[in-house]
Amino acid sequence: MPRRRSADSSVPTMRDVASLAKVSPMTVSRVLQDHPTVSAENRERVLAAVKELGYRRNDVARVLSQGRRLGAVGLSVTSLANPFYARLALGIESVITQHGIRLMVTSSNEDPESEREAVRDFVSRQVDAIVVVPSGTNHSYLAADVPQHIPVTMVARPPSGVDADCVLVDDFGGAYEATRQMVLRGRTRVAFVGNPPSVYTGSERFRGYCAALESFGLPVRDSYVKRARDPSSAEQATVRLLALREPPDAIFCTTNRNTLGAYRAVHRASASVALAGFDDFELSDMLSVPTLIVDYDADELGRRAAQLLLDRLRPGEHGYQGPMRRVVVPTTIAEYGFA
Amino acid sequence: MPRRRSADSSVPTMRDVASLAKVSPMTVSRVLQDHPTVSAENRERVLAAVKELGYRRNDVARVLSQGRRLGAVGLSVTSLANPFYARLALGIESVITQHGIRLMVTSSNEDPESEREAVRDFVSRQVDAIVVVPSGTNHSYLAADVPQHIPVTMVARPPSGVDADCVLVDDFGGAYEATRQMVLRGRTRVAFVGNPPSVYTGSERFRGYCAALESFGLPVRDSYVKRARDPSSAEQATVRLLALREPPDAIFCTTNRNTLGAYRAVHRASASVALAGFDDFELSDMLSVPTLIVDYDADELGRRAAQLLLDRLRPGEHGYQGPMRRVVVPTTIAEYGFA
DNA sequence: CTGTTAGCGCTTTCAT
DNA sequence: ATGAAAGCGCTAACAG
Repeated sequence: MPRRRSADSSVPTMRDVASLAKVSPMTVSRVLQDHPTVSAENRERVLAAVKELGYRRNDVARVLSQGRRLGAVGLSVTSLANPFYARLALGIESVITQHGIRLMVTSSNEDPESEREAVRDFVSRQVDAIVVVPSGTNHSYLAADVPQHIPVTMVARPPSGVDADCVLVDDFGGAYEATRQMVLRGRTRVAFVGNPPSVYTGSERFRGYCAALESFGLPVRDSYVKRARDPSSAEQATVRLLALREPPDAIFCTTNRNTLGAYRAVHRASASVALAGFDDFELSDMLSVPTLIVDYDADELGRRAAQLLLDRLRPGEHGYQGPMRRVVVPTTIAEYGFA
Repeated sequence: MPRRRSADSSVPTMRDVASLAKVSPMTVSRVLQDHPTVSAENRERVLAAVKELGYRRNDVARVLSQGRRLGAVGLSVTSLANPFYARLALGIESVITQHGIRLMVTSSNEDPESEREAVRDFVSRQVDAIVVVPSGTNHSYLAADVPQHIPVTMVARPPSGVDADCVLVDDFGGAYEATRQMVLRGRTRVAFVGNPPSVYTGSERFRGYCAALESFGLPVRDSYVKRARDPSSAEQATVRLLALREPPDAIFCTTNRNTLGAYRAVHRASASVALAGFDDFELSDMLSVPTLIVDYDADELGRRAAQLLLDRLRPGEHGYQGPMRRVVVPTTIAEYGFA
């Protein structure tokens, strides 16, 4: 037996509009698509019927019928609680919205398995494109789970084990310059409080730190290199640094959370240490010690990622089909309280 | 002429899987749905074919066929750049993800028209439910644009001109308590730096401020009441407050941006003024003046909003059908540097 | 300019 | 346990 054909209390369909307007569903479809080949009279009647019924076209049926995709980009970040990723989402959204595309977001909580699940779900849902801030270190699952025609862009960390567009921060350059500026200001004992070296950004920033010291012929002292995962461990690491026989006269922190933790320790000890940090934060300009902040535009990361995707999504054969591209977003430096 | 039936280079469909496995599409469908009534042998052949083709079920077709909704919640916030709303999104997402529902986010940029457009789009896209942090002051458009069966929840600001579930912060109570604590600490000249009174949160917080003063028999002095839209205007307002013949000995700010601006002015003037502020921020515990912070759990707002929606979405007649509900999330108070 | 037909990819219903 | 038929709501293709 056929399934119910006449929707009673349900949402009106094109068919309902058509019969109320006494035209065929095709005419309704044409009106709603702004087809020029509809008589003014029919157009009016259709629009009147639409209004009377409060009809809204069903995009799901439309997408299926046209064989198009959903008109959505799937985004997986490690956590939306991180303002950086929130701004990334904003940047993407601001660009794609202008093209009638929506953003679906999910937080992986640094769990590669849940990231993979989300990506698979995005694929099933027929998203047009996918943006990932990868949590794990191997991303080859993307090649297996995402069909060729769905462009993928990685953000903040480069693809590994798979070829994909990506948008990165100039982690190396920012760290290099921050460290360099410290030395130029006479701070020759620059310590390092970083995030785990297994994370790309962490290792790049460490590399920049080392390279800058090297460029001045300064050593990278093991005792000056610490790792931290959160403000309080950064604080503890800093306490230990300050307790060294020869304590540092500057500390470079690779994340704002580390910088905040380090500041607490430095402030409490009234130590005469300068601070350099990656990522800005509130009141960074009002600390009680000389401070240098490396920052970058997280919105811009999102905008660039969106642009890479849109380039590939242009309809027909007009989309960009070339090799994968890599965009590097520059950093800026601000300093406060230096003599 | 029929549209292309045999997908060549395109994505495989159930039909392709079926013919490779030498079964009917229905059997494939059943296997993918974990129907028990499939022979072990057929199941295996189907799964093998699925794997071989890299087949992924098309959720768009599935949704249309089942007459279900998309499995997505649409969220409109004023801006994702505001960490508060980012956490709201996170809270919603954390709950709905467990039910296989995704989050679609968009920023209205405080423009009621773009908010309305987004809501309409969500409706067309067949989202299951909608969450709105409303930008305008009249939300009656929701009644017109959103069909009855799509639940809507408003967050942070109550519905006006339409009946809907909502989740609010205890703005009044938080402001009342903050102001009260100031007076209890001997600060009797408490000034107010608020956001525009047309915004619900602003007016509630002002009401709380006034009520607290009243409870002590203290007057609300016009010269002590200022409005600001951003840190710098808050800073200026504070400068003017400090220049009064009888300057305040405490300032209650209704947003963290205002608190930050006020702090800059107070710090620079080395004024002996205590600060009270709504919304926490980094380093709020390390300011150079006594500080009291009213805070609340933005994630919790999201979780509660999601719960309200899910209650109504339970399948069949099992969903909550009662009157609209209003949830108020409590505030907490922290203080630093008071004698 | 308008309507008819067929089909998007999947699932429900019924029959085998 | 499996399949055939029909339909979800919409639109491309064709015919008039």
